[in-house]
Amino acid sequence: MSEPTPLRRVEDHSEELRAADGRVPGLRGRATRQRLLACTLEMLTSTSYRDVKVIDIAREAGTSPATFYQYFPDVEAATLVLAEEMAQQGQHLRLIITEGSWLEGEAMATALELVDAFLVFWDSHRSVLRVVDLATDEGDGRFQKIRVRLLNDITTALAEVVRQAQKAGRIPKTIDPMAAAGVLVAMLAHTAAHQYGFEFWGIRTAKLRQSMARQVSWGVTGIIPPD
Amino acid sequence: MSEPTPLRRVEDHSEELRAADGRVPGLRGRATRQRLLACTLEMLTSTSYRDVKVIDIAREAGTSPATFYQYFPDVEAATLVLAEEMAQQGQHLRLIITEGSWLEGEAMATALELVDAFLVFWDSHRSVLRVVDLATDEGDGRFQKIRVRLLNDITTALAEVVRQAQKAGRIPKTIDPMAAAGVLVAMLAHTAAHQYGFEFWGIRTAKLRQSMARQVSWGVTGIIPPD
Amino acid sequence: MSEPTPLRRVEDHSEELRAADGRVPGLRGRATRQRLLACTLEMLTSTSYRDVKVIDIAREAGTSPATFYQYFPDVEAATLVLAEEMAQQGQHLRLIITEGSWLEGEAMATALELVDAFLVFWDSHRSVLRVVDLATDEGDGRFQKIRVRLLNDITTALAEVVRQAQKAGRIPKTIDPMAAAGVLVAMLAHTAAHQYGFEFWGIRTAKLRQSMARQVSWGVTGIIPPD
Amino acid sequence: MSEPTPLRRVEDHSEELRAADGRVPGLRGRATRQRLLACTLEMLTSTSYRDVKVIDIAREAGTSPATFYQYFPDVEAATLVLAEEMAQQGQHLRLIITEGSWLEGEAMATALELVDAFLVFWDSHRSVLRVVDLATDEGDGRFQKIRVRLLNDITTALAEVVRQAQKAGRIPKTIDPMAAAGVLVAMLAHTAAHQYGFEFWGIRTAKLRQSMARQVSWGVTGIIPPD
DNA sequence: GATGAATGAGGTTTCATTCAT
DNA sequence: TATGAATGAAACCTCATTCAT
Repeated sequence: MSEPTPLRRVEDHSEELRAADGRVPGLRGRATRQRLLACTLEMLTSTSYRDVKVIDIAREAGTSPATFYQYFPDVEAATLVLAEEMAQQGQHLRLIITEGSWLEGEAMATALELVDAFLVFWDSHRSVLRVVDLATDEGDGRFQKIRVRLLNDITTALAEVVRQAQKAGRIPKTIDPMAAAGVLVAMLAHTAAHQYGFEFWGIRTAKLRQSMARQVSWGVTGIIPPD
Repeated sequence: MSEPTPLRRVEDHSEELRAADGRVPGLRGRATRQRLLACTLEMLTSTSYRDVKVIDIAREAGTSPATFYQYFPDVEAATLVLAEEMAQQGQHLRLIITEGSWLEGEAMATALELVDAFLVFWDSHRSVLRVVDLATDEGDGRFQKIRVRLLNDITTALAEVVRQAQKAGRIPKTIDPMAAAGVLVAMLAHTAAHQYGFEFWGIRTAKLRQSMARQVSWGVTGIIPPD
Repeated sequence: MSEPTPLRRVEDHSEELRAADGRVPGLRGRATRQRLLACTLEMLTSTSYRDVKVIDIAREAGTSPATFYQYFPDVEAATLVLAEEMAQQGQHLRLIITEGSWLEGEAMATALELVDAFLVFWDSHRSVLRVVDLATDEGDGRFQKIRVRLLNDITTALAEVVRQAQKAGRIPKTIDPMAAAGVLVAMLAHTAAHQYGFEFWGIRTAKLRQSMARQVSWGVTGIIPPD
Repeated sequence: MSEPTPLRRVEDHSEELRAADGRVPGLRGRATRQRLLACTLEMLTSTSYRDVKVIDIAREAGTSPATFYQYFPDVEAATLVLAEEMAQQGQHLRLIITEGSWLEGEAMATALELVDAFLVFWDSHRSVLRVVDLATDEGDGRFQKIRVRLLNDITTALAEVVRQAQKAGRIPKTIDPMAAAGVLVAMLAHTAAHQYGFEFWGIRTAKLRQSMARQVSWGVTGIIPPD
């Protein structure tokens, strides 16, 4: 009989997780790390990014700063992990585009579905996305990479829809599909990020969704949306 | 008829500007203040907002931190002033909308003009706008107010164009003009802010402009733009 | 005929007042100096001595720190002047002792008068006296001198009463009159300084006065006071 | 009968002491804290309260300011702890009053013992008492509380002696015992605090003691002290 | 006589970071 | 694995102080 239970527990949950001292963290260690991540997220949500400090995260997590350094070199590193997790979860947005129908009479519904998904996603990740946007803007390559990874699939998928519309002769050939898609993604991202800002003008979310969806629908299909 | 507006505007600074000790600064003081503002802008451009320090601004301006504190309570306060100046200068964007023609055959040119103005304006104020966006997102009311002031006129102007199109029957009555306009402004703002991000996909600025202008043009007039 | 009106106005209001630049201040200057003194007193009253700053005094007086330095080298110097003025005004306490009657049947009334005068005086000069006491305690000779000047006359006057009582055989010859007087002055000063502290124990001022006067009356005359 | 009080008191520090970061300090930490307290006391003794700085205390203690802030928010807080310790040690003064005899012929000796204890106690705690007095005067409730705690037992004990004398008919019933006692404590406190000031008048300590004791003795018993 | 303006100097305070346990 | 404890380093911030006007 073979040895079914190895003495050394197989823990391949993470292929590369290492603590500061080089050791691969065990169960307890990973729990601590996770707690620190959660608290980083919490601080990011409740505090201006400028003011998020290792000390506060540690206190929030009920540990000491020394423990934080066991798992992350600095706040930015922890934020980077959060950003990666977030980007991971954003992949479903692409499916809405590729699996939805963009045929006449159905495009608007698909667009609305996409808009809603954007609004929800951005809202539940606003604090991390805020930092991603800022850091990207400030030229931080690591965050920029994550941002691209998040948006690339979406943009590419939308561009493909544009390309179909060009084949069908509904969108001029002179249009660059990626440019068209990118512009729409920008609109979705920004509107989603600042959706509460629109309240200032008394604009109701329903109307906002409608306008967003119209632009997307027309933008990628060239079909004039019905009322 | 006589000219009621004097060529040299009478500057009524006296009532607003105050140094830290409550006094109204004189000529020399105002010059120093201005120099500090310029250096704050410079630091904001070259450094991550997180890392902009009073001491650096002061050094850059050839003064001491104490002097900085004579005029501003902290970096944020100076940034706020810069943001206000920026918003002031953004007012011309509105004129492009109100004075341009949105008639068939001309709308696309006007839209392009607007897009270009946006790109230029955002580019030359990117560092301040970046902070305005961040702070607004973080819930800072003062920055939010400035942001609204900057975008409000533009959005309102665009909404008026939408309203005309609705009268002409080219845009459905169910559309909320402000929502439609707001979405387009969001697109313009975000694309402008991240225009260099598009380079990643090899999208050329010309194509980007075209796509932006198309969305704007159709969005506010309902007229399908020519190739 | 002699020259009755000198060209140079005779201003001998103060024999030695000099501003920082060596000039003898005129009318306006003296007014400013007085205002600064008043504000110093005010700050001393409203703020912990530790936290009284030149800057605050100046602001309070509606001038700039530079003006303060025109008249005083530092806060301590201004306080010293206030202390001197205070000591000046304390001279009347001596008269109560020397001009009052310490005969049997009248001593208690005189003692009460003295006690009341002490309570009033200390109360209206508490903030300055507080600093005088502190600085004296900390070994500052200048303040100590003022303190002595204030208390010396009182103590000496009381000691003289003691001496009379010794002659009359009502107080033992072994007693040092100055020691006896000094102890009583200490009691008066401290009780007066902390009179509000007694409220804690629910002791009414009337009872406090009575107790103080009894100790004084007996202490200097040897006569047992009536109920 | 068994001894219910253990020789070694069980110290229940654990619930009170907290470092700045909210943690309960261990052995080493408590030692450092103690060292900082000792140095604060030293600075208080050698320097004017106005000029006691965190940086000096830290230097004196051979640590850095950062360490000081780990244990105290500011100089005042450390002083407050010192004051509390001091008040603790002042409790023995009460025993002299309650356990001493105030009978005719013995009262003066007890009074002298009390006076001496006061002089010694005040002398060995002068620097802290100086701050306590000042802060109390300036309206700082925390110091006032400590001051009251220190003096309360003594005053109450003396008042009880007065009450006995009233029963024996040697002190008028109209006297408020607490007032009488409070006035005497004030005298003791102030004379002790300024005992060196009396040197100015060439008053010898022996004579001062005598005068103080006479006032106390008569004040609480109504018995005329012998020479 | 008064004071804008500037700033050297120095204490305060906060943190990231390390290390021994 | 976790963390008390300590601290270098650096920014913050405030003031006293000066000087030219």
